[in-house]
Amino acid sequence: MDTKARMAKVGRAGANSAGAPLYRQAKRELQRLIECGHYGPGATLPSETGLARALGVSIGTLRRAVDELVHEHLLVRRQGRGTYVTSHTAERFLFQFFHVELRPDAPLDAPGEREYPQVTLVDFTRGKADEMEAAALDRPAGDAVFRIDNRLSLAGRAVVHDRITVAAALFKNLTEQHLRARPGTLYSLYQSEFGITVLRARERVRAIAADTDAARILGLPRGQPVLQVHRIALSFGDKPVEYRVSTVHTAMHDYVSLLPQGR
Amino acid sequence: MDTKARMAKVGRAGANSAGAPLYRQAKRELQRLIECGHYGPGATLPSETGLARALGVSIGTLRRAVDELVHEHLLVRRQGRGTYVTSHTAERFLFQFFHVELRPDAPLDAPGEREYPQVTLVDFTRGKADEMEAAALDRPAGDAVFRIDNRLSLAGRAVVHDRITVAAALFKNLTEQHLRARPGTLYSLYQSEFGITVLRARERVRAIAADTDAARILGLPRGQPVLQVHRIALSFGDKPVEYRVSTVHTAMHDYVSLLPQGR
DNA sequence: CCCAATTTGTTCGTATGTATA
DNA sequence: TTATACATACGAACAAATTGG
Repeated sequence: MDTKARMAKVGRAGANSAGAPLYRQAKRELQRLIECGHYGPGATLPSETGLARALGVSIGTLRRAVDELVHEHLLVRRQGRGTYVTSHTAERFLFQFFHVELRPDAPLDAPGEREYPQVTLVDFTRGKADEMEAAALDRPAGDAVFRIDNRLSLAGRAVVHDRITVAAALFKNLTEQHLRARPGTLYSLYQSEFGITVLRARERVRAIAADTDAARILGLPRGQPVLQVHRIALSFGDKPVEYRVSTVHTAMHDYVSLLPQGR
Repeated sequence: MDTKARMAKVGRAGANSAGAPLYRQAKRELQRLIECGHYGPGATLPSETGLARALGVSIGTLRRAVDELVHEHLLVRRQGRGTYVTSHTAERFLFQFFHVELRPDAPLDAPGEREYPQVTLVDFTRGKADEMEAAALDRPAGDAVFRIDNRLSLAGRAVVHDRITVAAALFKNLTEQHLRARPGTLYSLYQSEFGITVLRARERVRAIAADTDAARILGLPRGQPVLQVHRIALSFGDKPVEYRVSTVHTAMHDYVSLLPQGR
């Protein structure tokens, strides 16, 4: 085979061309190959020895580059099998992007920790970005956007209302059918149908009184305190690709801040 | 010197005695030395070559052990200087344990990102642990506890009310003077006066209507939606050492979920 | 200002263990 | 069983930052 095709050798060590350490150059090169689709979601990378040879670095340096990409959830390693490009599974959504959990003191039977929510599409429209949306998506105000309204249920109760905004320019011809027919998570749809990879997200949380829409969708009295989560999902180069405002009914559930590390 | 005194050599590689990899055994040994106070907060560790020799492992293995402890914020490395045991500075509090930030759309002058809050002691009492506190602190209900009520202000506004509960058994003879006289953060007081090291924290967030106390302390109408953050601070071995319920007025501020990585 | 000593950071290479197909 | 891939462990050499003379 020709696994080393189109693979740019990174700079040498002695005269450190780019200023950055060699393992970071190798990392960026790998990142570039994934971003440009040379290794798509779910793809198997060449072996470490092969990659190291192709990139012109030692195995130790290559491993360090891969280490960082694994920490950033862009790659996964499996001993004896190989190294793979991460794809957006339900698992990943649950642990990296879904932060609502049953309250530990809830008067219910304990349903074994994390639960994948049942998602219902409530509304799908096309419109023009308001100030907030435009700023979040780094686009001019008035830019064409799609808005997706989802209701998320846990254990049969409506718990979260998501108002999702994406730029129409990035999601050409997104239709309601896409959303209804998709087999996996929304982010896996972004990836498979539009070539957009969500890597991480920033979230800010505040408390507000439920407005009429939220109250109706979540089935609670208007004015009730609810959580409002503002999320900006980022792709390669920290490019914003989704703005999401979630309204969370926290009578039986919590927003759980992911705890640092856990060795 | 005798830096290698009282330092137990970890098992050999060939016959992997403990089942765990050698670098983890080395890590645990280092962790133990820090926990037992052999290297206190702020202490300088021996050089990597020295530590490696003392522990009977190679420099690469030692570095890997230290790497993990650095990721867990237990150690910090400074090139050319040495490796140090982390101590609880205001900096660390701000970035690892304080998650309230000015809203980006706030109608104010931008005060350069993160701001250290002005803390005012509102109340200090001794009492018996209720159900929640006992469960959180892993103690029998009715156990003696101290309760600390703090008001935190940002830019001159009262934004957070903290109700902190700690076991009296762990904080013997904690007095109001301790709290009023302390020069640094609360966690640095735990560390210097009581030998208790907070390593990480789990937080759960929900929305509630402000009760009378919170309304008074935060200067807002009763019934107003506010954030309620439940935090359990953990020490070595994930032992809970503090239970804290924070009430956050999010009219001008957000609870910011720490974003994963950031290379 | 420069030099030398010390310490961490980077890079290389090799050997061996462990998991998977 | 064999081959392949990642995981662990070792150690050498040099680069870069810091400190003190």
